[in-house]
Amino acid sequence: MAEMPPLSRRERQVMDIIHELGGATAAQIRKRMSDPPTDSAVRSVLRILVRKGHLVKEYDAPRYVYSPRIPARAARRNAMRHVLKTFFGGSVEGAVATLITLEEGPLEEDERERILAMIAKASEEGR
Amino acid sequence: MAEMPPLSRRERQVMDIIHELGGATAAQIRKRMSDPPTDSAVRSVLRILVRKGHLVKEYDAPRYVYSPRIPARAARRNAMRHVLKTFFGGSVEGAVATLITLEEGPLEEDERERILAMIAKASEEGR
DNA sequence: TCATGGGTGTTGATTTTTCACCGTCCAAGG
DNA sequence: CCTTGGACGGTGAAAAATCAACACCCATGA
Repeated sequence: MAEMPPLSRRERQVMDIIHELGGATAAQIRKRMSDPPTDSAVRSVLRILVRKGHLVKEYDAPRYVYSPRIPARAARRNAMRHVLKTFFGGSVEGAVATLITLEEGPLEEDERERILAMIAKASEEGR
Repeated sequence: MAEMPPLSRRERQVMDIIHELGGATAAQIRKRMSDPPTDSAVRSVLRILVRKGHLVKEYDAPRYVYSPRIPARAARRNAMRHVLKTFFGGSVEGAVATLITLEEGPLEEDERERILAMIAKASEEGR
């Protein structure tokens, strides 16, 4: 599991889409792009990502589905770890603060409570 | 403030370092790179980032300091918003769960409490 | 049988990125 | 005065990424 060199622009864009969807076909991916190139261009990027080991191809229906080779859990943790380090100086507190004040998540009452419970629970188990 | 096209590999790497430090000189940046190119190569990237409007140059001591043009708060929020959307389907709960179980932050007792207090407070004000 | 259309890979050209060579400037020391 | 060394930018060449044209395959249906 060597550290891969960072992804190019298109590669990152495609990887993000696939991460968001969990897995996707070339057509799905292209549809989600704001500035979609040709269908074959998308496929080129996909092929490169497979070759580099970032994606796996699976022949689902009458088409291929591309999925991250890294398990979702690990990918999530890596991504979060990265922003935590880069933008929050490693402060979990700061990160949570930003998270809960992100207008897209006005924090429903019950979600707030679930989060509180979760933190309490985690700290118990953590010891 | 038009949406800039996404950054290239090197550009992203440099931006991350600068975000982490808040601001940095060319030498500092180069020192933090795992695969450092020539000094002048680093400067080339910096010049491009300034031209694209991602960085601002300030003539501090006997050298230039490069800083993000976007305020730190906004950058943090954007970054967090992006991972939230890409890796957590927008679930703040899920994101917090990952955050507090990230081994680098074993959650000190007092930090845990500050977070709890913060969430409680936020939900009050939010209403 | 012969289109037609979706899904795919290959290839090579174009564009972008990446990088180091080189020249300039300035300050400190000899 | 001359040299040395650090900080800087311009430039163009090398490398990588980006992309579309093209060809292939296999269905489906006229």
